[in-house]
Amino acid sequence: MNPYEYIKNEIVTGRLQPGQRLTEEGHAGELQVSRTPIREAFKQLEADGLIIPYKRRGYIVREFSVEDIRQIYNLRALLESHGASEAALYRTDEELVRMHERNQAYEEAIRKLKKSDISTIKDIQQENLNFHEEIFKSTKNEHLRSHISKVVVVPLVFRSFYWYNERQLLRSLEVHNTILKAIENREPERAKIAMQEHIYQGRDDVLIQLNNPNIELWKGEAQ
Amino acid sequence: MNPYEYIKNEIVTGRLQPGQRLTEEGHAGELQVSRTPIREAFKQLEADGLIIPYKRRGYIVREFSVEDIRQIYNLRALLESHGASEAALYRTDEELVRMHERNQAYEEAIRKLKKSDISTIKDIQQENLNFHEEIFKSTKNEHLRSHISKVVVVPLVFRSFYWYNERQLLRSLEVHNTILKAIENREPERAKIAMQEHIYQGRDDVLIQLNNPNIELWKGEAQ
DNA sequence: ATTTAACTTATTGTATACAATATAAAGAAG
DNA sequence: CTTCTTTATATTGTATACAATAAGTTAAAT
Repeated sequence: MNPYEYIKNEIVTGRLQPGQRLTEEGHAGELQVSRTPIREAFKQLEADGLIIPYKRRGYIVREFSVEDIRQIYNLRALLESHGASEAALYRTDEELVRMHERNQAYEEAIRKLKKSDISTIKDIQQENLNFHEEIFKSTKNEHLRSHISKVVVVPLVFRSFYWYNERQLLRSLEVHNTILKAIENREPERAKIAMQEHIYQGRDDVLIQLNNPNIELWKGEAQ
Repeated sequence: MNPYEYIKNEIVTGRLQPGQRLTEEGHAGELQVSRTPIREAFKQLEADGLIIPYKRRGYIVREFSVEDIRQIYNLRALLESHGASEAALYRTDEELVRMHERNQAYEEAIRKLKKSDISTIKDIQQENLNFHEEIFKSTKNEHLRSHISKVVVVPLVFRSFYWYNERQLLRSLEVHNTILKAIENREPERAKIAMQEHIYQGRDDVLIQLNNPNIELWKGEAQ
């Protein structure tokens, strides 16, 4: 794992909390490499919007306000729904098969939820990402993909108990099927709207929990 | 001018042509700095999508296919139209005044076109960018802005004779006014559609010229 | 006690040397 | 003349040393 992935993982898993400072030498020591590769990683993470410069002394892990989350999810809805509609137009039959496979893997991951541990949740998240990825591949639109990949990272920091709620997961599975059907039938408008609704639902689940101080979010390995 | 801006300028003005190779030492020598800052600039330009790695030996300036241009303009239409609709919702009166000022500056730049030289064209382009920028500021959506800034760079490489055609310029000025009116009247849907049409018009002007081998594009200072 | 000044330190920015390695060139073999 | 093997070279990747400087700290002055 290169320094960029390593630090990104630290942030996404919550081992590095928002507001925490990052120095080149600190991470160089931790990863047993020189400052040069760490510098490079920091620059990339800054471009991702995950860390921000902190008064000319390195960086701090970015904090996301409720408004940030709202804006990022809205952008995601805009971009991914556009992607879904293009997928409906340009998908091949082989790609459609792969989408079905991905969604099936997602369903299986959900079925295993009963024996619930953190690694199962990670599996579910990963399979969900895989399904979405498969859709954007079929658009043959590399530019769209690069923009989507940027808005997908941030929500990962906020992993709510959404992923623990089987009813919500099964509902999202159903929407996946609606999207798939629309792509299969080459109905771009329907695919677009279904995807939009899908993302908005995820957004609202996260926002409700952020606004409810009684329910804790799952930020990080511990707790 | 730092290395990043310097090289970016070389690309956008066409002094560095698509396909041309870039090496760290080459530019370090040219700019009289060490490889370190050049490396950093290259990484940023790669993130911008303006250069791409070339078999582990530095980079080459990216070539954009007609399909690339189409996809990027479509993304721009998607993002900027969304921006325009948010501007209609969230703009303040002060911001509206500034938008009018920017558009007036754009109009004045167009009026000066008769004494046409390259620097006048650059002025027009800049004032046009300023107008669009002013709209996105009023959305208070920093995430949207960062995505838009990425799709705006690439089309600059393809500066067609669009900017020489006074009739087309005056038409774009009229669309600006339509967008402005919608933002003024807080009509998000109308602002969105007008902006969408505006970008599509720009896209088609560029695509027509790319498909017409008789008309040369203006790529670079010379010619 | 509060402000200003001087000093110290942490930390990045840049240059440079050397290591690693993919590519290109040259040479050898069939 | 083509293909494989070896060698050389260009070029990046990484480490490290030093320079620049902002931030923090102490001391002095009002």
